[in-house]
Amino acid sequence: MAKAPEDAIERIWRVVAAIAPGRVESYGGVARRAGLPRHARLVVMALKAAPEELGLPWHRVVNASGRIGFPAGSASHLLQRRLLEAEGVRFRGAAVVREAGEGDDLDELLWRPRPPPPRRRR
DNA sequence: TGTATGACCCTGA
DNA sequence: CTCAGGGCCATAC
Repeated sequence: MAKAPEDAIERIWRVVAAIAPGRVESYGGVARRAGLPRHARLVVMALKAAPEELGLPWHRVVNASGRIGFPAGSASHLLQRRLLEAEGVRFRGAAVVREAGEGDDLDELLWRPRPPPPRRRR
């Protein structure tokens, strides 16, 4: 039953691959775009399982707070941050920063905070 | 079958 | 802003 369908994993990879350079998306956001609400953790899995050969822009995926998922100071964390900054993504403290007062469309395209979630219990 | 473990998320204090 | 608490979901033991 609750096993992760191959499809789901591939759909997640597609979504991630579709994130434009200089932009970021949250784990939950990727999950939603892949048609898998509440599956943020599956996204993590998919990224870990993703073959290097795919060349996925994994670094464009951060958590809902705009911060990098890896432990601060870890090699992966630094790498991700450098890759992002190399694409023009700027940081304020530990979180990615979004320009205030200029790009509201941009904001809508990638940052979109999300309206009320129709959840249900388990 | 049950428990523990995450590159998570959301709300409230 | 940070922290804690509760929830969610697939995987490893």
